[in-house]
Amino acid sequence: MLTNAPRGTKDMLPSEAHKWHYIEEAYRVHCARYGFKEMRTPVFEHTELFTRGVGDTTDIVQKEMYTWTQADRSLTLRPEGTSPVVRAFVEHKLYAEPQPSKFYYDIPCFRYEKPQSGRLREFHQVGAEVFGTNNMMADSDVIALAYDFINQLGIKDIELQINSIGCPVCRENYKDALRNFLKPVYEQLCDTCKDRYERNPMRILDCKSPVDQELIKGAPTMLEYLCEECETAFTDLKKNLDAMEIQYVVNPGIVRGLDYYTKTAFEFITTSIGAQGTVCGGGRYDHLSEELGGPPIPGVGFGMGKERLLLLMEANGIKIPEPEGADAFIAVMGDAAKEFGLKLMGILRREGFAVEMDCMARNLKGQFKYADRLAVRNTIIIGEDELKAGVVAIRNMKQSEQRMVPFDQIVEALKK
RNA sequence: GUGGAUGUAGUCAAGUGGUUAAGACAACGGGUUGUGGCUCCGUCAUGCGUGGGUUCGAAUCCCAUCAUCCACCCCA
Repeated sequence: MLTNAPRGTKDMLPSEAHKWHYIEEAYRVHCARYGFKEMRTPVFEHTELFTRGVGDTTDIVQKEMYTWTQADRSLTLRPEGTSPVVRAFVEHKLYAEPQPSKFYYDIPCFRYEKPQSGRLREFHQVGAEVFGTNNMMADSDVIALAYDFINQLGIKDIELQINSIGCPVCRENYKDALRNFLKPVYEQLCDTCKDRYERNPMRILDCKSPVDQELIKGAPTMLEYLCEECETAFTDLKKNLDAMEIQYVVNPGIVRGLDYYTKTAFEFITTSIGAQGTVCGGGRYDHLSEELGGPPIPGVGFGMGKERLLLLMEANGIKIPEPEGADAFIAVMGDAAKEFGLKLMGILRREGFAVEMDCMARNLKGQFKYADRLAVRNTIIIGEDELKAGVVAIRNMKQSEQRMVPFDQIVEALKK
């Protein structure tokens, strides 16, 4: 037990670190290009932020939150990224800045779920949010950010699916219509769908049961029930995406699982990483701020799972560059040489070189073997003879070429 | 929460009741005291996830338990 990480968590080992650095750095640079600024919020928040924001009937709030009480305050490890950013935005009155506000983040999130491929209890996501405008320019901006990022990484087999889930008014009308449609066949629905019928009937639309898929045929879609405002918004969004040449398909089955979503809903979906194929999901949330007791501030954003992103890059055969070996390894023979080597290592490191020495008192052959394993570019050899002559031997490990270099020219020699 | 699969060294793995648990890779040491990647030699599980049980005898059979993986649900 003591030597096992808790279920659903993963250690990030040095052999994997460069992959994470790669996508994190790519995301930072990408967001800067689109005018998004980083926001960092605490790992935990007051529990109520999520019960109110995400919605207290959702699975996330009902059974997936890590919650504890300390000093009479109920606190929760954040299960998602949007509510905290909205909270911070309101708390620091950032609406006083030029609008809209555009944020990105790169965070761990926590949900108590049963782990499977692409789903962990501690998972990591990058995301982005735009606050302060109803205009579909914001929605298309956010979608473009995700779309271009995914493309830029070289990912191919993924599809952007969009939908509108309307505002609270037209959505309720639609849910009623959907229930009316399904009422005659209620008894034939699968057990989970019977459960969904009251709680979240829109979920029935993408049920995997073939029986249910038959029953659903001909059901009304959300898009037929949009009010004028939502209808116009969805049309605007599609126009913007078309203008930006972003490929998408409209899927009326896209339903977001968090209560705060309104109008725009979208997902980037793949079939090549197992059952958890939603790599990125997001949408608009026009009433979240008010729900949290803040001023009315519309917003739109997405979250993108880094673990899923890496799985997909792997599945697509995308090679992430391996880190390079050190510039130099200093191999020494004898105590005097070791002392000189230590001094030289300090000098070279201060010059900005990556330099290593053996820490296991290996003989020369062992030191070479080790240097080879580390894939260093050069090995600097120091022994009695070199010390006497005031030189070191520098061996280029890739080309197996070796030459003598005077002490005062070592730095120059390594720069080549 | 429900269902399915799997657990033998750092990794991949042979082994399905009978003497000291194959093999490969990795790691470490060495091939006569100053040169790596190739090659050769050596070392590396009183132990088969853990705890019980059956048996003269268990990695192999039974029970329990834990862990991992996959799927449902749900979501990133």
